[in-house]
Amino acid sequence: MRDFIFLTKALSDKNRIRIILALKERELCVCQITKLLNLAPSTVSKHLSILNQAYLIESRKEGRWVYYRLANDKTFHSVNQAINWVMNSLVNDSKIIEDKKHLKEILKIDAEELCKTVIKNIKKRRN
Amino acid sequence: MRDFIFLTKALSDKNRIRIILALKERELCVCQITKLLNLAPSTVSKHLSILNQAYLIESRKEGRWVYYRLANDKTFHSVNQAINWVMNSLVNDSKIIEDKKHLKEILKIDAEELCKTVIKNIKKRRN
DNA sequence: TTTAAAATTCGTCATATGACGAAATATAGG
DNA sequence: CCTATATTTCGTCATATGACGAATTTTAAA
Repeated sequence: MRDFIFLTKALSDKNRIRIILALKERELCVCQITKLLNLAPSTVSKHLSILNQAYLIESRKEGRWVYYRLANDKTFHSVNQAINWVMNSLVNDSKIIEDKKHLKEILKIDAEELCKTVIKNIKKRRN
Repeated sequence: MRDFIFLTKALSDKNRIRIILALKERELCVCQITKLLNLAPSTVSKHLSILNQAYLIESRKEGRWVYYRLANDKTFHSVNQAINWVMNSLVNDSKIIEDKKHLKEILKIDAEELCKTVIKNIKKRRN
């Protein structure tokens, strides 16, 4: 029960749902996700940590970058069912479609360049 | 997206999950659910309202009693998928099994009698 | 070994949530 | 019409959540 509630709580935030859908096709590094959501890096990191604790996503570290991906099929059935459910329910959602387009643009940018500017830009945006 | 978040938020509370599982076999009146959860009637009512808003449950009024049941198959696919997912994930949960036994006992009591005593007992319990 | 950058952790704040009891509402029955 | 009862609504409180910026950690590279 405890784990299941962790799972549903993880799914009960719009930005975390957006992250899950963004990871549908491929893994992403934190700064790419941060760029997509346009939130403070610390906020994104917290969201990723919550998704990770719920076993919905996994991470891999490569130098200074951390890449996140959806949990694979070997994890708990409940989790996979949840992911499929989220996908099914939201493939046609307008915000998700918008994110998908936005993500396509983000992926065109060299990751190194993106990471360097993303924090500064987010700070700028707030002034 | 908004509706989907309503749905996941509805599912992100232990007591609401217990209600859904309790309604698996048959409809129940509010006082039966209140007895099962051992919470204040106003709290239970609020939980039922949240589940109802998420389209997870439906109600029918019969005199002073209100009966709640799981949403039927004609409702949104997302909702049915969610209900199935919850069921699958928690059929073997110890709290849910306990509830099932407890519910069996509750259903033996005449509903009229139960309703009359449930509020008083809950108040007494708290002293 | 110092510096810069990516990510996380920590502390704080405003708002959301879940609990309650009291009050209101609706309805059966005297 | 009045009273009792089942449920809901409302107001309040303690705690959880999501946002941020600042500080910390980790690692690449100068």
